[in-house]
Amino acid sequence: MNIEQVILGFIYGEAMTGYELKKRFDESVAHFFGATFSGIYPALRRMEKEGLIEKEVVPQEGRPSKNIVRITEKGRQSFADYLKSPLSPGVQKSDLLVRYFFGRYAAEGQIRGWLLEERERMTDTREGLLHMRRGALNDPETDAFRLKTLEMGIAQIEFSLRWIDEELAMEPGAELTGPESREERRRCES
Amino acid sequence: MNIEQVILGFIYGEAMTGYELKKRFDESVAHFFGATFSGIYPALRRMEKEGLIEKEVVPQEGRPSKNIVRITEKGRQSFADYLKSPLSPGVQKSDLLVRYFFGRYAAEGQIRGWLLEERERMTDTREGLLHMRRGALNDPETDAFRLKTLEMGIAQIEFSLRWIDEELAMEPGAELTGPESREERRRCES
DNA sequence: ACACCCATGTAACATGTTACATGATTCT
DNA sequence: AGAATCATGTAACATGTTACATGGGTGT
Repeated sequence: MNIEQVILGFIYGEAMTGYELKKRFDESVAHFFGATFSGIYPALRRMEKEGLIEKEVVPQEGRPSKNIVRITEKGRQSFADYLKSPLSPGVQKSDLLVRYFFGRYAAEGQIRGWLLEERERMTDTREGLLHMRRGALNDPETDAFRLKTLEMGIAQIEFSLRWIDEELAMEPGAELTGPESREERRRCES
Repeated sequence: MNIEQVILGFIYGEAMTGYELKKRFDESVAHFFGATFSGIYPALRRMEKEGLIEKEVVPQEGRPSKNIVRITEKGRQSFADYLKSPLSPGVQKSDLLVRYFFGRYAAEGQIRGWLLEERERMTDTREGLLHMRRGALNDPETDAFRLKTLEMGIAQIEFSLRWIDEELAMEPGAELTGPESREERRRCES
């Protein structure tokens, strides 16, 4: 799975600009595949060269021309091929869990700080996803897949939040036991 | 968070080779941060140049010399700085969920195929993690952090598996048909 | 006044993956 | 006989991020 294939999905039913594409990413699959302008625009250029899309330039006053991209027959074929190809394995990266693994080297209160930091970020993300869900519910175009994708994102975040809250509920420092750990810990406090 | 910082964590308490490092990754944080030889060896070279590690070359017969890497004082400082730095946000990539989002374009039975493919991969990953957990429990060196990191990985996978099974149950023709599928199911129930 | 929206894009950088390249030893 | 383990590394490729560059319109 790469950014080109996901873009094909978005423009499969509706032509749009790179700017609009970014919005579509953000309000749908961003939780499972993020995209930035610097990823989208070069991808669109490659895709045009490969014949997967056609560009229509619409001049505007006071701002750059709109580049409306439309999927071609070749693009539809390419998207269908993607759907038939083997799933690429999921990837996850979590700085929190990596640090947690090395918890014995953490200073006092440090783990708690990480947990709180992650909790705040996740709470914000959850707010954003709930907001999108409300938007999706008010949009007659929304189908069950969009809704359930959002809901899976929300459920995952809430799962992680529960873990974080359980960890926080443990007494601060309760994880650290034994003199060895404490010695190691001091070394990292400098 | 990058590979150098995680390597520092592994060699913080014990010198080892690049080969051993790979094993440590695989049996601990691989679920939250993967590493390959092609990532590890160049990283070690950079780290030596930066003065974060020292290399001790131990010649061997019939195979390449061991390059045992040991953390330096500068390396310890660098690791401590990492632990104090802001958490990098978690990243997730899921081809399954992206495709699911575009489910309206899928052919008949195609979504089911994706769900089954992902379930099989996840079931295998779960087996691997459970195996590591048993290994960790038999290892007197294991601390609570290592164990709980593994357990969080297992819990996440089981969370995803539950979602997949719910989706499979909803689909038309929900009964698992072939003998293969039935075997898979038994494995999950055990 | 200030911030956010619209709308495009490039260049440098960071990071990681796949394939290539070698080869003895030990287990099944 | 064949697979897995030990043990190193390079080169080419893919992919994505951050900072840079521009600039009017719209809402508070």
